[in-house]
Amino acid sequence: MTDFFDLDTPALLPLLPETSRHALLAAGTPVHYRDGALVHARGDRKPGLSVVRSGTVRIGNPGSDGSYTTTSILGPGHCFGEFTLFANLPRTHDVVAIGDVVIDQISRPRFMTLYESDPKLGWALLCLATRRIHALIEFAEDLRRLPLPVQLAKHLLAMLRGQADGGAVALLQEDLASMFGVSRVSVGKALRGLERDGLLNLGYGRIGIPDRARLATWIAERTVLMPLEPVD
Amino acid sequence: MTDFFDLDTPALLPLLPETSRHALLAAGTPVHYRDGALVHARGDRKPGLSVVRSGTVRIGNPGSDGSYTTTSILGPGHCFGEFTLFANLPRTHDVVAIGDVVIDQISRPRFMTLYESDPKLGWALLCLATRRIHALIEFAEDLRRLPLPVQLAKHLLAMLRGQADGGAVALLQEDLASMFGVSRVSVGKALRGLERDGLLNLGYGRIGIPDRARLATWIAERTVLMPLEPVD
DNA sequence: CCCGGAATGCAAACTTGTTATCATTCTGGC
DNA sequence: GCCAGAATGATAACAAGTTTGCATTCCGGG
Repeated sequence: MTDFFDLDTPALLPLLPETSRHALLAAGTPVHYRDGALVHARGDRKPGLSVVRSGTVRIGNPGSDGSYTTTSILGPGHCFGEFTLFANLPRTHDVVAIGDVVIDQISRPRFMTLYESDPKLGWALLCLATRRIHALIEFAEDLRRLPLPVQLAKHLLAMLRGQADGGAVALLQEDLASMFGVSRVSVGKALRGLERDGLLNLGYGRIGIPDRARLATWIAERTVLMPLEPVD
Repeated sequence: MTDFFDLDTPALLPLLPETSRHALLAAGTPVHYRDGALVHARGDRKPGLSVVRSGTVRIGNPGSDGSYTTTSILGPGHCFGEFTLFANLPRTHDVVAIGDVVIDQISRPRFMTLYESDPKLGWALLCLATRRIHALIEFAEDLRRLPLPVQLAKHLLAMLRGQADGGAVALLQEDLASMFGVSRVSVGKALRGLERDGLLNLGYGRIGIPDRARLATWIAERTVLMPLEPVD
C-alpha cells in the first residue's frame, strides 16, 4: 500500500538519474518519526522539501467537526513540501507517520543550490507536478460525475494494478470513507452492492477482487470520459 | 472574467521576466480561432504549449450523457498544454474558443530549445504547476466537505477579489452548475437562499455581492479548514 | 480460549440534490 | 415598442447519502 490518491503519480526518486538522486539524498538530513508522529502541521511556515526514505506517511487534514480527510498516502521515494518552495505557501496539510518512518529533510537553501546546479532536478519536478495535476483533475471530475460505487471500484482496481488476479487490498471501509469524503455507511452499502454483483469479495479489513478484467469492464461501461493512453 | 477554477493560479506570462516572456512569444505561432472553434480535443496527440494572447477559452469535457463539465476558463497570459510536454499524455481536455481568440502555439521542439536555454522558464512553470496543484487540492477538499451554498459563496467571492464593494459578476446559473457538476435547479435554490440572507442579489445573468466582508464572514463561519496566508 | 475492542452490517428518519415539466421574467434585435 | 429566445423560478416525485443507534462479527492479547 503506497499510494491512495496520487495513484498515477510516480515517486520523485525514480524520475531522477542516479547522480541527481544521490546528490538530493546527500543534501538532506534523515529524521526518524515514530508511529503517529506529526511530521508537519498545516500552517507551518518552515520551508523545505521532504523525501520519504522508508515507511509511509499520511497526508490529510482534520476538520473542525472531527472528521478527517485523507488526501494521499505516500511511500518510499515520494516527496512533499514543494508548495513551500515554489508557491510561497505554508504547509497545506498535516503529515503524520504511519508506523516508523524515516524522512530526508532538505532545507530551502540546500535545495536551491541543488536546483541551480542540476537541471535534471527541475525537469523531474515538473514531470511530477504535471502528472499530479492531471491525476487531480481526473479525480475531481470523477468526484463530480460518477456515482460512489463506480468511484470506489475504480480506486480499488487502481490499487491492485500490477498484481495477479484474485488479489486483495488491506483496507478499512472507514479509510475509504475518509478518502472519498463520504460516510462509512455509504461505503459499506456501495461495496456490498458490488459484492452482490460478484465484482468484489469483502473481508474484515480486506477487499478482494476476484476478476480484475470483469471489474474493469464494469467500470468502463459506467465511465463517461474516453480513457487516455500515455503517448510513447 | 478571466478565471473560474484556477482562481488562485496566476498566468504564466506575468511570472516570467521581460526577456523570457518575449522569447517565449517569439517562439510561438499566433493562430486565430473564432467563437466556438475547437482549439484542441481530448485525445489529440500533437504536443505543444499554448499561450492565450487575447480572448478567453473554455477548458472542459463533454460527458457521454450530454452533460458538460467546465474545468477552467483561461484568459490572456494563461497557458495550457503542459501535460503533452511533461507527462507524455495526449490532450486531456477539449479547449473551445469563447468569442474570438488568438493563441500562440509553441511546438515541442521549439519549447525544448527554449526550456534548455532559459532556466527562468522552468522555474516559472514549476511555480505555476505548484500553485495549480494547491488550488486543485483545496478545491477537491471543498467539493467533498462543503455544502453547495458555501462552495458557491466562496467562488463568487473569489471572482470579485480586488473589486470594490457592491460589485457584480456576469455569470449564468447554468455555467455555475456546469462548473460544480451540479444541476441548475440546485444552484438556483442555493443562490436564492443566499439572497434571502441578504448576502447576494440576483439579476438576469448577473450576481451581485452587496457586502463582501459580510459574505467573507459568513463563509468563514462555515469553513472547516484554517485559511492559509501566503508567506512573504 | 475467551473476551473486549475494533470493524462491519442493518434500519429508520432526514437532508440534499436530481430530473422533468411548466410558468414567468428578462433582454436584445428588428 | 414588441417579440422570440434565453434565463430564471417553482413544483413534484425520486435517488443518493447522512446520522443515529444498535446488532453482529472478527481478531489478537492475556
